[in-house]
Amino acid sequence: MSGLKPVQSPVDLPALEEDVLGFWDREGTFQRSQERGREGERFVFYEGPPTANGLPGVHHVLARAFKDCFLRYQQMRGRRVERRGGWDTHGLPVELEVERSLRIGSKQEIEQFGVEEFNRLCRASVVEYIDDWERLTRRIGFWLDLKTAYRTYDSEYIESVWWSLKQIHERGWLFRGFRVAPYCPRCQTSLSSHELAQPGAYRDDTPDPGVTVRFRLRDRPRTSLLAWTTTPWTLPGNLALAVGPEIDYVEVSQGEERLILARARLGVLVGEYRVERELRGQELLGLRYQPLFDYLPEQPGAFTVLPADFVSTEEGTGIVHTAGAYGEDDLRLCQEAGLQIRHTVGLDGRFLPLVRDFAGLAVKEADPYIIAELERRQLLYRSQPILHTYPFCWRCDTPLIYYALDSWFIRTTAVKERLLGHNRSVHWVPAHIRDGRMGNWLESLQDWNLSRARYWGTPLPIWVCPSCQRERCVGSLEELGLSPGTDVHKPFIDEVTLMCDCGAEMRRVPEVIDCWYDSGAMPFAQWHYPFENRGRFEADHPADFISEGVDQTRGWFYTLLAESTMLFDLPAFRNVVVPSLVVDEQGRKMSKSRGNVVDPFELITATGADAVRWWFYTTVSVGLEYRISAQRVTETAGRFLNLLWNTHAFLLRYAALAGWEPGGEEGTAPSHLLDRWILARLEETVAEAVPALDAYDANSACRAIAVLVEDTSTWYLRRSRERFKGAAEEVAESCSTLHRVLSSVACLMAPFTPFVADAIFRNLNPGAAPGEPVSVHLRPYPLPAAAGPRPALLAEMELLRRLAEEARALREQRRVPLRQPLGGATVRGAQLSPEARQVLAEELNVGRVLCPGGEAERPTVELDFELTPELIRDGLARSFARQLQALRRRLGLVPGEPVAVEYRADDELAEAISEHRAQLQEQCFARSLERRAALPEGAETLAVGDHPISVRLQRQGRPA
RNA sequence: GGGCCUUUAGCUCAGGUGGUCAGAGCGCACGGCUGAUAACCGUGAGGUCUGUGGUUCGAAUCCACAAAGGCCCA
Repeated sequence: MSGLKPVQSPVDLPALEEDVLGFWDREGTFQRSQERGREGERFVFYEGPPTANGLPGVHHVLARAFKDCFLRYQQMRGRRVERRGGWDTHGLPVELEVERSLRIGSKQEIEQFGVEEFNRLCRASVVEYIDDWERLTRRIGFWLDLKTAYRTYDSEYIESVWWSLKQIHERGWLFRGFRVAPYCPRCQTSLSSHELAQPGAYRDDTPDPGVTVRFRLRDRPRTSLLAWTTTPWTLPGNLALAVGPEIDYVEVSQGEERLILARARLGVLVGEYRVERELRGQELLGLRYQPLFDYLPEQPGAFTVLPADFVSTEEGTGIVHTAGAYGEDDLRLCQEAGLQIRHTVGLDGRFLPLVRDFAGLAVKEADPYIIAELERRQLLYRSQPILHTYPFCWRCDTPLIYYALDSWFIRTTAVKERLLGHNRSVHWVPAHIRDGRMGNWLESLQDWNLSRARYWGTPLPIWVCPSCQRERCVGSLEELGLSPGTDVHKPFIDEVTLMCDCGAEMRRVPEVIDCWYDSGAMPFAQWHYPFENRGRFEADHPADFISEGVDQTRGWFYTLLAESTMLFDLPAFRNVVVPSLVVDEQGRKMSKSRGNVVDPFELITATGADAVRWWFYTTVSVGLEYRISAQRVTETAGRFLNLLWNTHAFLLRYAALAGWEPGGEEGTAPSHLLDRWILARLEETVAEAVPALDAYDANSACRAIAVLVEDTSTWYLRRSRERFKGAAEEVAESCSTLHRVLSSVACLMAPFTPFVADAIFRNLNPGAAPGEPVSVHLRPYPLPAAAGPRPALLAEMELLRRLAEEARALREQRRVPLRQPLGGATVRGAQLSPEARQVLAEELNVGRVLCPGGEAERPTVELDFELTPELIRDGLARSFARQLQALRRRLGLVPGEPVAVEYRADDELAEAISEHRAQLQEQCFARSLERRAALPEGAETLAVGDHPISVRLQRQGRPA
């Protein structure tokens, strides 16, 4: 059995953590902790796969801290915890990085470069920073199995995704549609609504032209309908005008001309006008107008006024310009009116040749020319730039345009009610996300725009027959005659053809799928389900727990839910913890341009990972922003951890000094009030922490633990100090109690601050046999005893501490320092136990505490400030002791090292010293304590109260 | 335009179901302890709990409206 050894204090947290990491590696602590739960009930966690083509940020540390603490907690509770890592590998972000490195920027250039090589670079790029991710994961103590991490580009993974798409296709929920979607002309692909939901996609105060245009009526000279738009480039594609049948319109005259607009929008007119007549929108229907341009051919029904329910009088003129292909409402209206829709703009965002005057111009560039042309032809009524919110491509920053094109969709709207129901069954932390952010999103659900006209992604497994248009969705490699493990990415997959029943050769559609579908498929695709691991997946779904940042609400959380609902009619997870954003000290978003990005490695090197973790758990409630800086972390969490460390260092020092060792006395109940009190506080804390953690509330649990640690240091230890230096039984009892408390605190904190907790636990429990691994992470989590009434001593101690506070304030007011003993204190209105009175007497440094009886709502305390000569001498002796101790330290003596003391002092002080001689000698380890008339050179001159004193200390060899 | 969140001492934040809930930490001032000491502890000053109405015997706490900030959507 090895004894307890003193430790360094204060502790260097970052260095300690590096040591602990080494220990975990050597001992295989992570693996052992996994083995420990092998027989336990499963606890399923899904890791939201990051893309490793960029460096991790502090917000990743945040999410990982919350993941890790609940996994560690469940593991300590004996559950078998699944901790498989994963990497998201496909998608536009990856392509964009490669494009940058190749200094190219268009699909044509990629095609020229060669898709095979391009995708090969993508595959390499996506693991470029994987080492940094692994390093960070390890450094923050997030136990994750990265060796078996799934990757979304693996053939097995893709095959599972294909299988799922086939299921969806068979149910008729995977279809091709001509729809308007946000479209990035640079990436030349449309974006899904959850890509638009990425932070930063919408940008405020985007300038755009705001033009009000005359549409001249065919049958009424000098009369125009006024329409307003912020996208002049859509005007060449105009097919119709829309009005609200129930809206009130007016016809006004201005000079020679007549203008029609909504009555509520008269404010847009410039200059004098006269209202000539009022009319309902109904009366405008069917009016024919002259097209602004002649690029589009005439067709029945085109260039007329149509009724629409989306027309509002909030802005514009109440008459809406409708370009079939460049607005969702526009497209639907034109299709309902049976109009043929033709594009005026190509996939590259430039005008097609049929738009003769602007052909080849990018749409946004063309705006001023179009405005000028309208002005020249006197069709422009007014042009006034506006600022509004506008969407941009979340990866390449190009302004998006709304553009109709053929895309593949998943009919998520078909399962909307099931999604809402499953969402309601999920325990969200914080709770408001369920019906707020997520609920609202689901209420306004749209079909999922799944396809991407890009290169690096899971190929859409649909083969179409060019002759009979038959369409086949493939659900496995085998269906294609491919052997397992074949690379099925573009361009290889596009070579694979199928024989159609009609005899023609079916070819795959060119698109890949939204990479968000990949990550949403991880519950089954990570296991290559259903080709392998059927039982495993079925047992592991839905997950018990996931956690990601709030930006994933409409990202990964949604895709998980949507796919699980469509494929298995199940929610994908039962509990989800959603931390908010990490922002800088001033509360601003972190951005490279602002230069306020906090580097996670730098932060952790400065403060320690545990401090950062603890800070995340305790600084604010989940759901609020984290205003982070190294200084803030150190000042709160770092200080707290140091306090805990010092408390345990104190125990180690005195246990070592007394030769006390843990073991043997476990389970015995101590008798001293302070011991019983701190153990009751421990019990109370466990009873708070465990239910909180069961409810995924790390915040409350950590706060309760923090109060316990503070109670231990600032009250238990403060009042027990002398007992650690007293008689053997006293030392044993207090060491044993503090040992129990701190060992339990280490267990309680293990899920949150895994490094410090393990170091402290192992310092306190060095282990029975050499080589046998001892780690707090292999211990069970403390559990509350059966609920009972709150022990009375907790209330008594609360009262006692409040009374002590009052008494200290009284001393402060009278300027009587604590070291001056007083005769007594009187507590009125409460009966304290003799033990409690003793504790209070020691805290207040008074001879005795009286409780003359009686009960009061608010008990009070009084102090007897009368100083007797005896008390004064007592105070002098105490002051002398303090000076002696300081001197010992200055001379570099260690505790227990014996000395001989000689002093010269006046009679009054000498009397005080001789009166307390025995006590002084014991406290200061003085073999002798002699008064001299004169001292040789080298004596120290001190002052005790008003009395000068010279002292000489001599070493007496080493302590026994 | 809509949804959600936030607004409590100089700063960062706690304050289930309305009645010692006006708090903590940091900072500041003063002090104590003096073998946890490049540590620890205490005392004190500081807030009409964003504003305005309302419900109530009683509201930081519930309701309505407003303002400011943040996130998200349109």
